[in-house]
Amino acid sequence: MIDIPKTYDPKEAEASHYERWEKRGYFTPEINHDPNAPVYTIVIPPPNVTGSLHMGHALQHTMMDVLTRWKRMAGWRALWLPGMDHAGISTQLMVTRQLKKEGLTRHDLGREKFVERVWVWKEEYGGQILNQLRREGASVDWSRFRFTMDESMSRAVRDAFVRLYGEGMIYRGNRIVNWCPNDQTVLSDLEVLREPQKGRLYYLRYPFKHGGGSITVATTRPETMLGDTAVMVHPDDERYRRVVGKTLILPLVNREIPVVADDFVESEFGTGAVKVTPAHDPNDYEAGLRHNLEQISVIDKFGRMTEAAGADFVGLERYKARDLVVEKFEALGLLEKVDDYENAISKCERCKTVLEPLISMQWFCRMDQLRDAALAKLRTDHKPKFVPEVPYEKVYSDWLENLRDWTISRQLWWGHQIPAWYTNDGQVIVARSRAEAEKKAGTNELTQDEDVLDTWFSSALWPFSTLGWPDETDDLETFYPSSVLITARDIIFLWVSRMVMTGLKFRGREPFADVYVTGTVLDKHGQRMSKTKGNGVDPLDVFDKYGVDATRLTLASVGSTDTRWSEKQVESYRNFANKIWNAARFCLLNAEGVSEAGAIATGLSNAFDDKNNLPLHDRWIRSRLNKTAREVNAQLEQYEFHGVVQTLYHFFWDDFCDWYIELSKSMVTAEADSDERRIARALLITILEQSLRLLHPFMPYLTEELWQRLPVNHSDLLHPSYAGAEPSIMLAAYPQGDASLIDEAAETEMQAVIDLISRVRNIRSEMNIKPGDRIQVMIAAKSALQTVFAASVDQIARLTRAEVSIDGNAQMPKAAARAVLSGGAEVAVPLEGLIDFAQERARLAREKEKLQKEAEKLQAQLGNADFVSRAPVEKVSELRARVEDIAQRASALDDMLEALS
RNA sequence: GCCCGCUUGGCUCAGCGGUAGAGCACUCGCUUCACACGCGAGGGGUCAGUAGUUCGAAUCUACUAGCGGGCACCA
Repeated sequence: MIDIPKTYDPKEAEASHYERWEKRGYFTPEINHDPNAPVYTIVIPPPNVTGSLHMGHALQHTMMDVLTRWKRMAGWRALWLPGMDHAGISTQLMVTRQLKKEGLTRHDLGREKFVERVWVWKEEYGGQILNQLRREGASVDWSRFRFTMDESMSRAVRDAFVRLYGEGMIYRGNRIVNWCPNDQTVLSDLEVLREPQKGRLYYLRYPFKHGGGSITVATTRPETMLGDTAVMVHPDDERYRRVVGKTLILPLVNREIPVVADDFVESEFGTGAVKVTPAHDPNDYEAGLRHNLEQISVIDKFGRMTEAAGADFVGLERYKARDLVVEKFEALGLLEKVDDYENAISKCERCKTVLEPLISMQWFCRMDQLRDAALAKLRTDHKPKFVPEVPYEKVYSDWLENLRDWTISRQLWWGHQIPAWYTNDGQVIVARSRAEAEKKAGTNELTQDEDVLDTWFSSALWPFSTLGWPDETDDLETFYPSSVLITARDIIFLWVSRMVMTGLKFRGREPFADVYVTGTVLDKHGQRMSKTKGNGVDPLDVFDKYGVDATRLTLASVGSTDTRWSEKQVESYRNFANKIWNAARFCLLNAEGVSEAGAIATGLSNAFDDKNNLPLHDRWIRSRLNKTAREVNAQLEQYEFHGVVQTLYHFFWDDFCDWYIELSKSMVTAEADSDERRIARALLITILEQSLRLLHPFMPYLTEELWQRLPVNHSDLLHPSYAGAEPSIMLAAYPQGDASLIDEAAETEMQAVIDLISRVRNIRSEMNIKPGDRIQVMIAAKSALQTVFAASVDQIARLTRAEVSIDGNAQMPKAAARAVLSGGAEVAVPLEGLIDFAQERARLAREKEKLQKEAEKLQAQLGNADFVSRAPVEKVSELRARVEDIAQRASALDDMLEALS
């Protein structure tokens, strides 16, 4: 007797299989030796080198792995390409913090030494998430792993930069940008966090140069007034029409500034007059360009006032300067009032520092052409296809339509240094290497641009740079474009859209056919999980407690809608894993004789496939299995993760465990060996084996663990593309479901048996019959049903714990609990001396009432002439059949009630 | 301000034009020879509201309310 524990312990399976899979090369597409195999590719959204696994990752990884394993088993040349990104700012901050502990700054080390330190840090602490990816069971091809700072990736970045620059799509310019005074770098619009904050609205009075009087402007940032170069009013604003063109004296600095008219101004807001600081506000910057205003920078990159702010202010921190400006205005009697005011302010996404809009020399990428190409692709070819399409397609296209140029330079040391060099006389040379630049410039006296590129610039090239681009490699030819991108919705702009644009630009094709946007796992209160709130659930803890497979099932069923995290849910899938374990345990404990019967997978599956005289329950489960397989494949095709989990759960637990195992038990557990027993056992294992294959993409560890133990010819079960490989369920053929084995008649007949058994059990329960007590069950059925019941009489007897007699003409005893079934069958449980007539009458009456309600509803519908004439004929006849059945059952109930009175 | 999503049994969620579903929780009964992380039997919902479209609406349309999210140059 084989020794199998009663409870599944995931730890053991999780510890052993991954390494074996990886070592044998099962994760690489090369394992597939069919040259004509269709190709399936997913590139991982490269996690951050500083990061560790969170629920969002686990969710995405589960879905990617499910799809990859599914396609791989189906014989596709499947590649899931892993990688990691260098996360410029975050990583630089990590190392800077480390240096600080040693009392050093990065400037003490210098750029070169600092970058060396980052690499050391990366080797030691970076990429924790990669081991976590292994733990999840992710079947990624480690041989193709890429890091965005690898030389091959860097080369792609330089190449893309040079090409875009050559076409005028990358330029350098002095523009207003989002500056983080803490991180000392510029940020793109997407890295800006807009947060509402309580502040004040200050009303400042600016006197006219001539004729007395003043204009009052409202501002949330009084300190910027030091850099004001105009005041704007709306051209249609009657209050100010006469003063347009007049000159104001800017208090504190005594600069003469004009009043200009601009229809950007909202007359209703504040006083209807706006101070204009072109150097410190994006809107004012634009206005300044329109009116040709001077740009006076009064705040520096550290957030301190510059010399241009005047002697009283120079060197002051911006908020101190604000207080001083207000104080001075008040002293001058020019502060009209101060209101409390809440508005949205821009903060650094990472360090939450309030950003300072500054005019600064940066590199930008023009977006108009790239954007137009992406939009055209969406409109003409509907690529990429978003799932769910609503709302993401619109979110994506709306964003593209309003896209502005992308600030791609960053004032960091960790990242891809911009491939631009300057000659001593200020000429700019953009080249793939220093040597190339020197050649172009005709001198070796060049200085490379100090800045690095936005991390997302390299990420934008990910779907093809990882495959070898800019070289035309085999991988690029084979695996681009990828099949689907799976990601969270907050990354649609940052990454998805940019990949589409660069993919179209450099490859002429969209980088992925589909984009599946996952839902978000929220905490139990419906809040987003976040580090700062401390409400996150660590997937690794969940793995430890419930097992990886159960966690994967939970996450897969999240699908594309936001879901609150519920440990109860994981627990239920842990229980499901245990159920699978025990079902397999039962099969294995009753497998004796199976091996001798020959290779189940071949010999017996032929027996199974033959439309021979298999018992009803065998034909039924075969039908259910094939139907399930077809549905599972169809649902996976549509990314219906939630649905597919339900389908599998229901099939395995309800159909296979609750019914099939129970129905086949008498044969399977028969004392003596016989052909019948061998066949029953083999069929049981065949169903189990195929179920495990269906479940494998979701529950890789458990299914492999069990599959390896089955007494089957494993090699024969491999997909032909993997023939000859050391057997693993991950290379076994994914059941597609054979439509010819779907047997509706068997399903209908089996349903009648199931209903019958359920009714008798119901009687047992309601009549308080002890589980151990044997009862009599008398069945009277019409001929068709009678044959069905007669063929299954042993099973009915076993599952109702009764002596069963079937006789179409039987006289039902009076002292019996009775029930009516659909299709013209009655069942009676004689309870001589035990039955409480009043109670039984009440039970039957309740049932009759239910039937009557249903009948009324149906009759009302059938009584509607419009329904009968307009609804499809099948619908009408279906209802009629139901009414008839109900009438029959009701009249049978009447007879029973009469017999009891 | 504009756009979008959600609102289904106590809880978490499916279903998205033809008899209201699951898991958990709940009630009752079970050491039935795979499994108490289990087995069997139950109770529980006018599918947020209103008005439409339709023979028929949880499912389509419009509006309303509550919740959540995205975008935006109101200083």
